[in-house]
Parts: sequence; structure tokens; C-alpha cells
Amino acid sequence: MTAAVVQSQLATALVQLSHLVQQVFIDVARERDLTPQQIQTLCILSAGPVGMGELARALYLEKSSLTGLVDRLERRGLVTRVRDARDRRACLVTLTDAGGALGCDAHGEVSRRLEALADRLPDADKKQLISTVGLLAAEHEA
Amino acid sequence: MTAAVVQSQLATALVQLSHLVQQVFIDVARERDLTPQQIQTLCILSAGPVGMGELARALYLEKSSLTGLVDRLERRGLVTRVRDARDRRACLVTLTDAGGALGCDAHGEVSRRLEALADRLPDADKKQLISTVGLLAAEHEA
DNA sequence: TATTGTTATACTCTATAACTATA
DNA sequence: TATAGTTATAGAGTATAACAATA
Repeated sequence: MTAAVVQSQLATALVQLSHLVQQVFIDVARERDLTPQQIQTLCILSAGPVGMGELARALYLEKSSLTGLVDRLERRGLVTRVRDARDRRACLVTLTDAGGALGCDAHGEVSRRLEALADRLPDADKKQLISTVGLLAAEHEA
Repeated sequence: MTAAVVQSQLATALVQLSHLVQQVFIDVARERDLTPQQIQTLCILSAGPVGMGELARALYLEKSSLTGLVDRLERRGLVTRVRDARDRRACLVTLTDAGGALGCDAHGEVSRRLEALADRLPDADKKQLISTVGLLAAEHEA
């Protein structure tokens, strides 16, 4: 293979892989009557309550887009807005028990399906994949 | 590393990588005043005209969802619906010159950015990644 | 004045169900 | 009757711009 061919195939491979992962999210979300964005939000909140601004940054959304997303989650009883006593402009988006359980369940199922996908890969390939993806992600941070 | 840890890291790595790739699509689309779905549609059509049903399957969409997507692309002069002479119910969605050029440009830019992301990877790692992703995709087909 | 978050508005994407026209 | 595609309707996600309340 020439370098050019390797690169072209690499881009195609990355796109295919991304589609596989996205489809897992879509399927897992759908089975729980959620959207991928809602699951992603629940997963972020599982680390603890965060304000709207910080949550918007974590999701790469405008604050105004987040308002509706949190509204819908709140309407379904999965999160609540807790007013911050020290800064009365702010609120902390907080998982309810139901939201925490659903987020945990969805996260686990996504992991299981991705692992199942890679199940037949030799262990050496898995380690190599983790390491390579780690390098790619680090590259992006810089 | 235990096998369990390897698997958990693998799922996380795949999700991170998928987000990176999606972000590239979003950025490239946005710079061209398009959506990721529109770019994806143009890319599929670059292989040649296809009917609505086949295009919907390729995009994993309901036919009715595709109608609007093609409407918007047509309104912007990027595709046209060509009536099939042999089956007057059907139409072939076809790229215009502008649509072909834009799709080609976007596809090239996505590839360039993904390649740039992987630029510092050793060549052996790239080949390994292509091969591993090929196995994963094949696993998914089954 | 700056920051936190919401509202108003407009558009895209998507699905389900019912429909039209053709085969 | 079956198939190709559209229309009607509803809801989710997103952005920009203008706004309110608080710091």
C-alpha cells in the first residue's frame, strides 16, 4: 500500500467506525424511549450536578439549546434544576433517582454492545486499538 | 491490565473517537452552510443517481423523512429528482453540477482533517487501525 | 457592566399514519 | 393488491438575537 492509499482508507475506516458507534447509541436510546442527546446528558450528569453553562460547554451546545433539552428531561422526571443558594442566577442540573438509574443502565448497555462488537478481536488488537485511539484523542486536544 | 479493564477502556475509546469524527463532519458541514446529513447524502449520490427508496435505506431513514431532506437539497440546487421513464412512480435523485462539486469538496476536506488527526501515528499503527476496523465492521454485518 | 439562564423565532431532522399514483 | 413516493402532523434538536435577573 502506498501512503496515500493508507490515508484514504484510514479516513473511510474512521467514518465507518463512527457510524457503528452512533448506531449503538441510537439503538440503546430508542429502546428506552430516549434520544442519544438525552442519554449523553444523563451520562455527563452522572458525575455530579453541573450548571447550565458548564453543561452546555460539555455538550458543545449554545446555552439556549440546552434549555429545551433540560426542559424535556425535567418534564420526564429524569433531572431537576436546583437553585444555587450562593448565586441566585444559577441552577445546578441534578439527576433524579430515575434519571441516575436510566443513565447508568444506558451507559452499561452501550458499553456492553461495543464490547460485544469487539469481542472476537484478539486481546492484543484491543490493546492496540485503545492505545491508538488514545493517541488520536490526545492529538485533538492539542 | 485485566480483560475487564481493557474492555471498559475500549468502549470509552470508541465513544471518544466517534465524537471526534462527528465533530469533523459538523465543522466541515457548517463551514459550507450544510448539515452533516446533507453532506452524507451528497456523498452517497456521488456514486450515481439512486431512487428514494434505496437512498432511504442507505441513510437508515424512513422514506417520509427522506422527502424533506431531498426537498431542501433540491431547493438549494444541489440535487434534482429525475422521473424514471420506465416506472412513472419512481424518481432518481441526481446530483447537479453544484451538488457534485460541493459533495466532492466536503468529502475531501473531511478526509484531510481525519488524516491530519492521525498524522503523527506511525504507519504501522494506521495499517493496524484500518485492519481492526475492517474486522469490527464485518462483525457488525453478521 | 458582566454573567447566568430563558424566551422568541426559525429551521432541520425524524417518525407514524394516511394518502396518491402507478404497477 | 403491492410498490414508490408524498403529505399531514408531531416532536426533538439546534442556532441567533433579544431579554430578565443577579452579581
